[in-house]
Amino acid sequence: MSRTQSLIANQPEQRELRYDPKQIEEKWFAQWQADPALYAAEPHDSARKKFYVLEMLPYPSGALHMGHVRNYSIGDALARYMWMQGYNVLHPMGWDAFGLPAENAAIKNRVPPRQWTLKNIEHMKSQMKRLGFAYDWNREVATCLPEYYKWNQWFFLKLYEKGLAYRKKSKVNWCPECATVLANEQVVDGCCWRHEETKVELRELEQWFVATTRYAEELYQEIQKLEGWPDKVRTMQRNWIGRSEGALVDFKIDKIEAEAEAKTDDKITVFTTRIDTIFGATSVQLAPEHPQVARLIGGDAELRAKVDELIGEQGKAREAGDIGGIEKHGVFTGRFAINPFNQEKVPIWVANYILMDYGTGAIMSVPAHDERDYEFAKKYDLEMRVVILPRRVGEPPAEGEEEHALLPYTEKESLLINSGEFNELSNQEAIEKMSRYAEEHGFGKKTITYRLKDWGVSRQRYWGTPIPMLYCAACGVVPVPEDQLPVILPENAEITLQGSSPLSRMPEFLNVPCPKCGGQARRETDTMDTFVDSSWYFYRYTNPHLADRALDTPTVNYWFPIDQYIGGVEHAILHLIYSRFWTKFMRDIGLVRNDEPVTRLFTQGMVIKDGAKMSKNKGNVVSPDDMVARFGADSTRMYALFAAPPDRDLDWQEAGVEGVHRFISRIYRFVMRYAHVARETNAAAGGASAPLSPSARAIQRKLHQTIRRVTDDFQGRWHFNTCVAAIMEFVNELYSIDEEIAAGNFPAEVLADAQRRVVLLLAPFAPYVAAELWQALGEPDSILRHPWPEYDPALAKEDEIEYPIQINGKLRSRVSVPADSPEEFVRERALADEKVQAAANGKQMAKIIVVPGKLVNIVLK
RNA sequence: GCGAAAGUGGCGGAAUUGGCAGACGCACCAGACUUAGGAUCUGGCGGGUAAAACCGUGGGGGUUCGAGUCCCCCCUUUCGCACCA
Repeated sequence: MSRTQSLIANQPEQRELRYDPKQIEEKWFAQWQADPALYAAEPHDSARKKFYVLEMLPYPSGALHMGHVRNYSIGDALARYMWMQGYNVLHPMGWDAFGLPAENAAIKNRVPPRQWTLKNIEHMKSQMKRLGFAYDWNREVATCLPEYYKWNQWFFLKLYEKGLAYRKKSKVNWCPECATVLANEQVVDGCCWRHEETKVELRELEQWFVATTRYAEELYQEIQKLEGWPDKVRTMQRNWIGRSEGALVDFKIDKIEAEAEAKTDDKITVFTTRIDTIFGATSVQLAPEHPQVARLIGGDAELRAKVDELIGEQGKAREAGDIGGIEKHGVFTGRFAINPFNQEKVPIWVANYILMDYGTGAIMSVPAHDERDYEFAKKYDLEMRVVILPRRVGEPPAEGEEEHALLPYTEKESLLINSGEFNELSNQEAIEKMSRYAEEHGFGKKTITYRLKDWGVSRQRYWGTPIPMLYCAACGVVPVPEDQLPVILPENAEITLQGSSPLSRMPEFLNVPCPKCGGQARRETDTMDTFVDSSWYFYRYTNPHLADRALDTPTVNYWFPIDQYIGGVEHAILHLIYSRFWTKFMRDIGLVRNDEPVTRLFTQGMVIKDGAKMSKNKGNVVSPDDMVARFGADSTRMYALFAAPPDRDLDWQEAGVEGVHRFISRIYRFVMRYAHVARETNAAAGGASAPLSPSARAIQRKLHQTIRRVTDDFQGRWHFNTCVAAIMEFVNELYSIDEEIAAGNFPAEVLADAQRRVVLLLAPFAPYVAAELWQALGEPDSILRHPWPEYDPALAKEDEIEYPIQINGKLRSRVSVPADSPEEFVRERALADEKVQAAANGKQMAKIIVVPGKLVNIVLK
């Protein structure tokens, strides 16, 4: 075996070993720019196994922030790792480029939104490139370009065709001062964000909706299949969809003389999840905005005023975002309804805790068994009747059980009383039987309600996808014919604070002939919610330049579903529900075959500094450009992975970036100092030949252990902080043999092998320096496509194990034994140990526990 | 109020299944090399002690030969939900 001795003479000058990220990164940056296909995925007929890794596309706000850097560093490390594992990796990037900030910038700086947006994209793209993220830029998508939003419009037509897009009146925020509609985010404490004194009004406008509720059941049920998603996100989606099983029951309104002529089907339909308690219903409660209220109170001005007050209270609470905080209030209408189960007359009230937009806006009130109803009934002294007992079927009655049964009725095992023919049934059984009874008698049925609402997609805004619809005086609503797409968003619009959408002030956009009758028609001037753009953009990446179709199905079928999606938890609900909806719709019109878009989802933590999220307001923003300029892209990225596990919040500490920079310097210096050894040593040898010196064996063992640790983390729980720590440990180990190498006593094969493999381990985290070192080691190929190093479990195995010896659970001594020693031998050695002997002196040994590979515990009495 | 996650040195964080608490990094201290550097290398670094003993993973109980890890109660922080009938 060759020794390092003869090779040391060629050691380069110390001066050359200074790690200069600027010089290295600029060199490779230039080289990578020259090869636009460097990170290209292979076509879908590739024989390789595919891997689609995706980070959430950014809004082009102007510059990257550290949250982006962290997000993309995670994705990039994974993409590079999968490349090295031999996968055909799709790793694209694009821009969520429509939205409000561009319009605000236009007003402020007098720059057209398109120009502002494209300039920002240009800049942020250059930042990403400089950071060395391995994106396939040939697949770049910007949602504000007609070649993309054309397909938003096409999808919209498809939704319309299938009856999934429809128009409905709906309330929007309106600032009288601006004379325009505000997005929810622009309403601050009920006032306009620009006119802090001006109350925002609610206006009814005709808006476009997408019927997401049509898919509510599937969206809900399939959450359980999303096993690669964080539980937190799954729970949030379940809550958001808010599925609830119950029943609808009709209460007839008791007629009064003045209404002798009234329709006989005059009724109030209530929604309840607890039909089993219906014999305990002692009133019916309506939401203040319930359509029946007006008829019930007739012309009574006093009642009207009281109801209006309730509406006001609800409105205020809703604005303050604390609908649960208001005190319960109500008004008796003076009218009664008839409980269809027992024909009992119960009073009809209007109450401020009943919400019109959930269920039917009407409930039966069961004060004995519902906390809210209880509170209300207490206040107005309404009757309470116990109908459920916390007693099992067949159990004998207990004394005073009815009084004790007030309220805590939620136990699974409980039974009915005071409920006519349903007495003595368990409440679960009663729910079934009573629902069926109601259905058979035609006054009710089982039903499921959802809190999920249809998606309002209209925005009275300029910078978005024009909704491809026309209004013709003769033909009504007319969709723009497919072959006339895209409806181009005019670029010369004047954006001001005045009036509604700028599009409505552009006659050349507004006025078009009706495609049906040829008469005068008017275009829809609303644009689409930008969540439409992000609902399907990841499909477009698979074939981004397709001119005649939104996507190519075979290509999509190869790549989908996305194997790994990475982004912030703030998108857990809207973006990810809309995306799931869109996928199901696409599947149902035959475009794709997957039911869900994303197999595995990862939500990374926030970037924090000085105890708060980085934000301009707090003045604690750290600029990625600044970090790159001072420490280099490699250090910046690696720190983002090293400072915390990726799912936790990350505390940005500049000294930590410096520490990583120091580490990269260390590995750089070491590898460069002995690079010539690797260049002049056969790579294939792998350092495995002949008996090795203890230090060479130690290096070899640690190397294989390190590869195992890093690989396991990529395959498993993604704790990149410990991956990096493992590599650091190994580099520390390398420094411990520095003198030995310099003295010429270290086997060159082992050294060369260690250098090559440690550089490969570094590649996903610090691609620039890895490329530089790889080249210095004399490797001609690109490190990106080089196979990930494998570890040999035999070489990773310890030869000796040092057992800690505990006495009564406290560490007292240690013994070293060969790794494969039988338990008996370990026990003997432990008992023979001097310190153990001394401690055991005169005491009785109760027990000795040997945990193979771990420790020995001796229990003395 | 309900639900989830978390709480470990001066700081960021390790300890994957109950088995040596504090890996790795930062900060700090000491030394080496020094035509001096915010460079590099070596060593130290939870508290405590002369050294030990001993005490230490938010607090209090428990299970166990052995608990940061499991069980019970409580406190704090963060996030989600919050009149959803």
